[in-house]
Amino acid sequence: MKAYIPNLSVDCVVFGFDHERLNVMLTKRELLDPITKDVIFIDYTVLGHHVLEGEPIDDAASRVLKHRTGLDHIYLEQFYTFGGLDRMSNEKDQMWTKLKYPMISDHVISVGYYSLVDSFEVKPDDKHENTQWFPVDDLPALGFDHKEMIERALEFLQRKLRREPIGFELLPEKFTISQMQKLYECVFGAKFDRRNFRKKVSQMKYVIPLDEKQKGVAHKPAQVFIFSKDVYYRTKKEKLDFSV
Amino acid sequence: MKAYIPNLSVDCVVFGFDHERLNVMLTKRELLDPITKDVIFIDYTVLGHHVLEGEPIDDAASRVLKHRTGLDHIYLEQFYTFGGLDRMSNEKDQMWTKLKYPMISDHVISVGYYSLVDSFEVKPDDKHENTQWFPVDDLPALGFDHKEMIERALEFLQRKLRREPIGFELLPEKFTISQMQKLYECVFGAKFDRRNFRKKVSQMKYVIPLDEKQKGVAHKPAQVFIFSKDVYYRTKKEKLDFSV
DNA sequence: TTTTGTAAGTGTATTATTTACACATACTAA
DNA sequence: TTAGTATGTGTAAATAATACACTTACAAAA
Repeated sequence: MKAYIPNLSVDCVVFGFDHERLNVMLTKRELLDPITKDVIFIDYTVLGHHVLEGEPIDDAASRVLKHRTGLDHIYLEQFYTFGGLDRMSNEKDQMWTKLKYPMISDHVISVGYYSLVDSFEVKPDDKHENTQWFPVDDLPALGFDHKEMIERALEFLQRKLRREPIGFELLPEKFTISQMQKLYECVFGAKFDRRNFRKKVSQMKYVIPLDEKQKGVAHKPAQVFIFSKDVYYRTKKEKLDFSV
Repeated sequence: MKAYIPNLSVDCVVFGFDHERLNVMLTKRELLDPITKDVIFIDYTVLGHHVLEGEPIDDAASRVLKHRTGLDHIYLEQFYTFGGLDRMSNEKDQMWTKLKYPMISDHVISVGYYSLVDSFEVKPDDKHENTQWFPVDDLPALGFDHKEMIERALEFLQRKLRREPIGFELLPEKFTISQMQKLYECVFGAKFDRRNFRKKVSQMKYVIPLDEKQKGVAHKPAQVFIFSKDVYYRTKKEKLDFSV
């Protein structure tokens, strides 16, 4: 077993979409007084851990995800590295580090990754009781600089989604145009006109209709689509721009 | 004096524009046989160095720039962190590290920054004899993963320049529209129509004409402009898009 | 069986943006 | 005086973006 690099960690901002809102997976951090066992504070952080000696940072990020959520082979991309001294300037973070990880340097550089999953595939209850989904627009108290981290991850996601069809990572394999529109609206924090949105989608040859309809809904059932990565790479020239 | 973090460095891709081409500042790396003094190889790298314990990584990047070029207070932005094991997979890089820095880990994570300067302000001769400008589209042999690093930095610059008026960092304080167009053409590797380009620029209220003309040119002298950061921030809503 | 509620699905006209394109001008150097 | 060179300018056509309203198919309730 290799040692952890004391100054270097990875943090994963895991985004999930539940067809209503865009969510982030957070893990609870609870500091108890070592003697009285009183709760000193409770807050949340994104999923992170230190990097091992000789471990590629991308692997470190996958490892963290796998370990903390059981998720494997999911969309994962680096977005920014946080390396200021003010990352731990908050008193509670200093207490936490001093009590829990006294041997760790007080200057940790953290490489930020973000990950995209269909939240229906990841229920927060299964064994990982300390992780939980929170809507990005209604976050709880966060540790370290993780508020800034999530904001930056979201900006990065927005810019990426403007250029590339990565939204499908947040949807189930089969989806409707309305689900897709809702997703784009959540990510961009904006409303789109339904007809114009559908016009745009119909130009994306890689969004392919199936001979299948929604079932069990109390309204006209929607047509079901899939995303084809293959077709996307073959027809890449098309510009994708969801500017609001 | 604080110690260097053995696994963590910063690398700066310094871009300069000489009104003809986009250039990158590189430093020569020359490995001699310790006994025979024969040259084993010569190649080039971008400017980099290890991060100090307790040093914010942005400061480390500024420090490297200042130390290697004398430049201070110039445009500097982080773009990506390189942390694969294959960064040093090349044999010559391993030799170099073994001979020159035997105490340094063979797995170094490097935070990549890029910097923008007017190349006329930075002549490669002044005291820093080992640094030299090279056109981005005609680079010499590069050490480590620095080819990929420069490519990624350029992509990042392109995307940034599409959204924000940072091109002026690469131009002298006073410039002509043609110089500006040439710059955009170099960065994007594309040609633009002169009239359409000028139309776009004339919509940028933060590009301000002076009561001044070019002098000593063998053609109709061009009008001189300056960029106003102030006006830019006050009129930010405008969208800037130099998609080709 | 009928009614009600709900989201799906569809086309056109208007406006804004992007593109393509050619000639007169002002200067230096020969 | 002439030749050479980069500057400066406007319009028409094509494309892309926007705004906007009614019919349809289903489940659930009456």
